[in-house]
Formats: sequence, structure tokens, C-alpha cells
Amino acid sequence: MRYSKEHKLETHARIVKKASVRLREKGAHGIGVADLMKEAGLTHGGFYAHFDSREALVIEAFAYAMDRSTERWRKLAEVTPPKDRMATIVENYLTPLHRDDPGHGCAITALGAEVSRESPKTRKAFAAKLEQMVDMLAEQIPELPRKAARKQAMAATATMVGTLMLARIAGSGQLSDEILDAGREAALGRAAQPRSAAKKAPVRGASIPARR
Amino acid sequence: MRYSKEHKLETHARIVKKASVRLREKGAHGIGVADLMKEAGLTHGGFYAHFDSREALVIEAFAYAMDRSTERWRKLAEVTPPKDRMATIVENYLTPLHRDDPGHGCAITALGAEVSRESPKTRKAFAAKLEQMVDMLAEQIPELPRKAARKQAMAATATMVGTLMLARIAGSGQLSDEILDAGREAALGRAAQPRSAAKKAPVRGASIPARR
DNA sequence: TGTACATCAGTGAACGCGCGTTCACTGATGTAC
DNA sequence: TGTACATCAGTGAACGCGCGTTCACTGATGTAC
Repeated sequence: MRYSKEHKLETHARIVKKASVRLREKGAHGIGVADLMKEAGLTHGGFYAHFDSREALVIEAFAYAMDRSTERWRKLAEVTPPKDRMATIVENYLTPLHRDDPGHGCAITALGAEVSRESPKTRKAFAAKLEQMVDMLAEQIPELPRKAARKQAMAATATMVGTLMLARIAGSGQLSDEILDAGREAALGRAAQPRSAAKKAPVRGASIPARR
Repeated sequence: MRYSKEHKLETHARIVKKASVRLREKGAHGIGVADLMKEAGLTHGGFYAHFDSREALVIEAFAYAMDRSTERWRKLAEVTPPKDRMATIVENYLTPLHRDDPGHGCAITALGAEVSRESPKTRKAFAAKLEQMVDMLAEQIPELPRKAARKQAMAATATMVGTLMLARIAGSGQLSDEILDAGREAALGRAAQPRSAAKKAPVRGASIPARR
């Protein structure tokens, strides 16, 4: 069964995409090559026609997840008035929906701690994507000088990531919602003027297609 | 070789203590039972005289790490003027030393994301310890009403945890230090008045014995 | 245009290895007499 | 006090299993003639 030129690329992309979801759900070591291939409708034997090693797939899948998030926030910012951009991102990030669906959510929260323990190659690849994301967020604060905007973007990212992680540890009950509230308020207070809608239920996915 | 009554308890405690370090360093699944026992100077066969399963040790080790951290911050607050307490904790938390020594550092940052994927039993045990830590921190903000203090404690914890995680992803270079700076500033700005020493090198371990 | 051959993405069995767990055994020390 | 026995923390071999990786093979389709 020999396939057309694009077929291999499509298959490769499908494996990466599915892996990026399952790895975020189960952790960087929580799912094996065989199951990852099954996700893409293949058997494990074909894996090494696409990747040099399991680690190579992990690196690609992490990069994919980070790129999708960065792109998602960038698009969300694009359709939002400049002064509300950071606030809108925070509100879309710190939601019960995001907390309860790590597979389609932020790779930093889901995999960041594990990444810091991986090989330098994996860690550095992830760090580069992290910096890209921070840069993109800094661009959403044009009213500040570059360096200050970067600092604010880093702090906002840290608060969002930390809050989401604490909320996931707490499960999905009252404590968890309390944590989301606290983090949202803190990140909003620092990020920008709270929008009029700041106290209403967040609207994640309303103006931007849900990530898949 | 039959031992005295206390001997088993001492051995048990030693296994838990050593495991809490190695698990924070290597991740919740990054080190095996045999190596954990070797850390305590024992062989793997004796493990099940002390624990029902590997997971049981993991739960104890996580609880131990969280208790030590909570106690550490509580003691540090005790020797600090009330209005500087949160700031002092933040300064002691967000340091290159802490970033580069996860084994003796915060279990939330090192293991939180993995915990959220573990069994409900493990996750709930960890969540209970997290809430204890938040309560302890809230007590360090007596000038606020209970609920507001809790919120602030949660937000500060989230910012600290998130910042430390981002800094570890970034390694130990310039980007990483920039992240620590940004997080410190954000957490301080929210936590309390920055101390006069806020811009100097942090003094982690100066007034409080280093954790071991 | 038609035919023979080459290609290579994908299959499924097999590999070596490390893991969590089990188990028969050891032997120093506590206890019963 | 002295002696025989019981205890049980700790040892090290063995188990079953799942993992990442390798490999001989397949067969539909591209290519050479």
C-alpha cells in the first residue's frame, strides 16, 4: 500500500495532533507508543517510519500544543479591543472548562513540571515555545515599554499556569472554583482594567473556535 | 536481625523522607521502588513490610514534603514583622536556589501536575495538604478579613508556583532569571508592601535552617 | 498504452529490559520458662 | 540467671507484565521500459 506524497505528511501530522492531546491528558510518560499509534488508527510497528524515537514525537507534540495555544490567544486578542486583550485571555484561560479538559488545554500547566525534568533537548525546545508565547502576550500590552510588557506577560502567564494547576489539584469542587476566582482576580488586577463582563461567566470558545 | 520497637518507625520515616526528595527531583513515576529503598540503605524486598504499595509511599512522601514546606514558611513568618511576612515568603520562594534544587523545594511545583492525574485517593490527599498550606498563608495576612486573606493566599501561591515552574522550564539562564524577577515583583506587589530589602539578593535559609 | 519491477508506509511478532510485587528464607533479638 | 523458642525487618531470587524498539514481511501504487 504505497501512498501519495502528501499521505505520509498527513499521517505524521495526525499522530502528532492526537499525541498532543493524550500526552496533555496522561502526562509525558503516561501513555505508550502503541496506544499513541492506535489513537491515529495505526499499529505500533509503523511508528519508526515517522519518528526517530518516542522522545522525538513528544518534542513535536509539545511544540504543536504550544503553537496552537499561542495562535489561539493571538486570534482571541485580535478580535478584542486593545485594552481588554490581556483580561480576555485571562478570562478564557481560567475557566472550569479549561480546568476539566487538560487534553485540549495549556501544555505548560499539563506538562511543564515534567518538561523541566526531561532531556536538555526536550526542555530547550519547550522553553523556546514558552518564550514565543510570552512574546506574543507582551505584544498585547503595547501601552507599556517592551521590557515592562514582557515582565507583565511573564507574571500573567505564571499566575494563570499556577492557578490552573492548583485548581486541578483541588479537583472540581468548591475549593477549586475558589482558586480559579482568586487567580482570575489577581491576574486581571495586574493585567488590565477588568472588563464590565469580568464578573460574569467566562465565554471561552464563544468568539473563537474551540481547540481541537 | 530483629529490631527494637522504634527501629521500624525510624526506618519507615527514613524511607519516606528520602523518597520525598527523589520523587520531587525525578517525578512521581521517575524512580522505582528498588532505587527508593537503596536511598534509605535497604533492598527492595523489604519494601512491603512498610507500605501496602508504591502508591502508598508516594502519598506519604507527598504529604511529608507539603508538611515540611508549610512548617518552613510558618516558621519564617514567625520571625518576620507581620506586614513583611508574605513578602518574605515570596522572596524566599522565588530564588535561583529553590529553582535549581527541586528535591528540597516545593512539592506543588514539582509534582502538582502529576498529582492531578493520579488516583482520586492520591489527588485528594495532596489537595488536603494544599488547603492546609493556603490556610497557613492566609493567617499571615491578619489585616484582611478571612475570606479575602484566603483569596490573596491562593493567588500568591499560584503566582509563586507558576513562576517557579516557568523558571525551571527556562533552565537557569537569563530568561529564567527574568521570569523569577517578574514573578517576584508581581507576587510582592499583590502580597504586601515590598520590604526595603526587596531588591537585594534574597536571603533564603539565612534565618531559617535549610530544609533537609 | 501495457507490463514488470521497485518502493516504502504500515503490519504484527519478537527482543531485551525494567518495573511493581511476591515469596521462601535469614538471623539478631525479645520473650517464656 | 541461663536456655530454647518465636518473631519479623530485611534479603535476594523470581514472577508476570508492559514498555520502546527492531525486523522480516506485505501489497498498493509509482516508475521504467
